[in-house]
Formats: sequence, C-alpha cells, structure tokens
Amino acid sequence: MSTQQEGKFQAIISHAKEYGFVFSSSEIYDGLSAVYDYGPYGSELKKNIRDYWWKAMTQLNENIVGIDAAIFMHPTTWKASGHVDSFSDPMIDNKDSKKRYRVDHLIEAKAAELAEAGDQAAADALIADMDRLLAADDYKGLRQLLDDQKIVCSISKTANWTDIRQFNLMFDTQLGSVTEEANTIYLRPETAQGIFVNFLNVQKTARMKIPFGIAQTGKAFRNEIVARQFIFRMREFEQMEMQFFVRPGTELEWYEKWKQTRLEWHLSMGTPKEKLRFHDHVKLAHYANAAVDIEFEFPFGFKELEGIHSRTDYDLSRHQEFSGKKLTYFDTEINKHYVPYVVETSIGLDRMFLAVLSNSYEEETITKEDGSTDQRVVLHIAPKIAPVKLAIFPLTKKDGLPELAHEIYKKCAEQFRCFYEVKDAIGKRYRRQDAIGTPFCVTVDHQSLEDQTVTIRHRDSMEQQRIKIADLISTVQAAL
RNA sequence: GCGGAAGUAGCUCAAUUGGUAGAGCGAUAGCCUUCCAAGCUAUAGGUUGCGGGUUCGACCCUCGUCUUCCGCUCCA
Repeated sequence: MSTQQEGKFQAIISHAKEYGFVFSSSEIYDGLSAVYDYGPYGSELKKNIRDYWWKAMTQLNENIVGIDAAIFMHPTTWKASGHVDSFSDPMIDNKDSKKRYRVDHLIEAKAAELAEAGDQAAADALIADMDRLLAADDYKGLRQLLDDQKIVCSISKTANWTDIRQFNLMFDTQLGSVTEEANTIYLRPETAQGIFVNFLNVQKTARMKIPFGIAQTGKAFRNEIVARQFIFRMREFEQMEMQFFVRPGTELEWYEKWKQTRLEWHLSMGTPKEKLRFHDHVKLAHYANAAVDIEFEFPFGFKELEGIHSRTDYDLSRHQEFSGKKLTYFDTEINKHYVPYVVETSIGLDRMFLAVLSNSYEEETITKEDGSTDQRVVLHIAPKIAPVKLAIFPLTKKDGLPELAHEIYKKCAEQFRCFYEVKDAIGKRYRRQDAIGTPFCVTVDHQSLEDQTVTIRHRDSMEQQRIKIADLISTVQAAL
C-alpha cells in the first residue's frame, strides 16, 4: 500500500466513524478486535446494498427463491461440509525464528525430503504415522514425531518448538441450558450449508424445477488468525449467497453465465469497470471444479469481493452420505434421478459496503466564483443505495419557511428516506449531506411561498435547478 | 503469538529540565436571515487508556497491563 493510498484508507475509516457509518464494537471498552458495529447511516447503506442484491436475485429471476436459515445448525452439518476436519489445523511456533507452521505441512515437507533422498518407504511410513495421530487429535504424539524426525525450522534451523496448539476456524457454543447435558454446536462459518440442507424442502414446497437457485443473506462467523483492514476481514460478517442447482454436465455453462451476470450487477451499482477484475483460482478447493473471484481495487489493492464457484455435487452428496437421506432430483426432461450440481455466487456484504465507501469517497477541491478554493468531502454513492435520498432545508428559520419545508419532508418521507434540518448556514447543511452521500437537497426559500417551487441541488455537480414541489417526489424517484 | 510505534475533549494537537490540563475545529442553545463549511454570544465536554511505584507534587520518570496501528506468521 502506498503512503497516499494508506492515507486515503485511514481517511475513509475516520470518515466512516465520524459520520455514523461504522464504529468499532464496544468502543467504550476499547473495542473488540475485528468486530464492528454499523451506525445510523451505515446500517441504512448496508440494508440498501442487501436489498438491491436480494431484488436482483429473487425478484428479477423467476427461478430463484430465498430462504432465511438459522445460524445454529446440526453439528453433523459441519462434518459433512468438511469444516470440522479441514479447518482445525494443529499449529506450532518455532521459538527462535518466531515463525508459525502448520504441523502437517512440516511433516509433509520432511516426508518429501525423505522421498527425494530415495527412501520412499520411510516417507510413506511417516505420512501414515501423521495421519493416524491427526485423526486421534494426538498432539503429544505429533510433537514426539517432530522430535523423532529431527524436524527443524527452515529459518532458524532449530527444533526449539512450542507445544502444538489447535487453530479453530469455527466458533463453538453450548446447546442445552445444563452444562453436563450440553452439546457443542457451531456458529456457522458460511451460510451456504443452510441452503444445501434445505434443498429438498425448498424444491418441493416452492415447486422448483432445475435449473433453479436459492438465495440467502445472513451472518457468518470465522476465527480469522489475522483480522485486519477494517471491515474487510471480520470475525462476524454478513454473506449474500446464492446456490444455483443444475443438471450435471451443464455446470460450466451456468458458471460462465453467473460470472457475467454478477459482474454486470457490480457495474449496475456504479462500480467502475477498471476497478473490477476476475481472478481465476489456480488451486481449487476440494469441492470445486472451477472458481473465480471478482476482485475490487480497494485502497489496499485488488482483493476478493465475491466468489463464483462451481461446487459440483460435493455438498449435496456429502449431506446425503452423512444424513442417510436421499437428496436427488427427478428430471422429467431426461427421465433421470440425479444429485444436482451447484454453481455458487457468494459475496461479502461488509466487503461490498467497504467497496462502495472506498469508491465513492472523494476529497474534492472546488473553485468558488471569486476564484478562491475550498475543500469538500463527498460520497458519490449511487442514489439507489444512498442512506438518505433527499434532504429538505428551509433557507431561513423565519417567515413560515420551516413550516412549508417540514410539510414537504413529511410527504417525501413516506416515499423514501429523507432528512430535515434548519440549523446553520445553507452551505454548511449542503456539505454535511455531501459527507453522507445524500444525492439531492431541496431548499425552501421565499419564492417557494409564492409559486410552490423549490431549488433542488445535485450532490455531484453541485448544480441547482428550480422545480415544482408537486414534481419533487417523481424527480427523486426517477434517479433511484 | 512475535517485533516495532502510539494512547491527553467527538476530531487534530498543545502543556517551558516533574509544579495538580489548554487551543482550533466539531457539538448544543441563541442572535443574524444570507443558496455552497470561514459573522456574533453563551454552554457542555478530560480521574491525561488502566493499575502500581518513585516524589512534597506525575500527562511528563519507572514497572506492569490493556487497546489500537504497522510488519511477520496462517488462511477454502
């Protein structure tokens, strides 16, 4: 990150706090690392982004329906999904080099070394030992294995290791009010599994025919090792996911289609093309046969904003296996039963929020009529997702202007989010709205009392025009 | 978890070799009535991150602790 970009990122974070978008969690207690709260304008913006996504997915696609699954799920869900085994890796630190390693990586490296030296039998035996110990969660045994094999840190060349500790991706908690009877359950690390386990419920009750999709937004929780970069990487975050079920063999066509469809969605939100790019996954996850990220150029570089994965029939097959319930679909067109393949689109709502904020934030230098310059901070948020659509100001506090202005406010507030303010000079009020991204401000002046017109001021151009009060709502709505 | 840096009002900062905290902006109320943040008046707001120690006396020195930021480590 360059110093300039870093400065911009810091400015965005400060701005987010100062104007009620994002606060750090429990701030009066010095905050909680990697957890954030959304303030009055932040919650509004976040909701608008979520609604826009939801509408694009469910309302505008007749073959996509929504669900709202619980955060708690049966523990076996996470065994089936692979989260329990794949993401509870034993870790170890070297005390001299201060480097941290995954124990299995260290042992695998040693095995590779042995194999290269020609001792394939020893390598195989080592891997077998490791797998047995990993399966038994035998950390003492693993530690012993490191010692026996004289495995050293590649940097310090010493075997001065800490104890083995486990890194858990998932948060757990107790289900059941009596401790002794309680069962460990997890806070979901992704919303997708709530869709998979409900596949048949949804397909049958909504009478869906393949190809069809199930959309869901909701919180997910991950114990990230490094949780930084503001709301980019949080322990508690919100996902917007859609799982699209297709006939086996057609998944890559749908994958391409959704890749394009999702990119178009981003462009329709006003994100500039040059700030978006596809990044193909070279190394695919265990469940995928194609995967791509849509990356956005944040102030700290191009980073993943959304993932589109062709997940094959991995998830449904695994749930079928673990639950013992058939999760097949009868395709009347080809007269066959099969486990559908899945194409997933998964976007982080908080990341999208940060993308909107980063993209719209501008410190603008404006030249006034007398030639002097001035600074303003403006959020160029697309009107359809802006927290406040319209601000209404009486030019002065007297002569009945506040009364008329407030009357207009009450009328407009029935249609969209509005803001009314009397205090301070008119320019100051305009600037405050610029800072929260309000696309339109109208000012009620003395002429308004005469001819029922107001001036409407546009955020980005700062230009004003006089329009009839009667046309106000439709003028604003045309931009939403 | 390790290393480095920093914590004073909502924000940005100040407080002369240690002498019990100030300013600007912001906020609130009022005046002014003005179409792009800059007029006037008043008010509120801080156990100086927290805890111990040294001292007659600590924002300042010292120890511990917490938090944040930067780098490293891990990451479907």
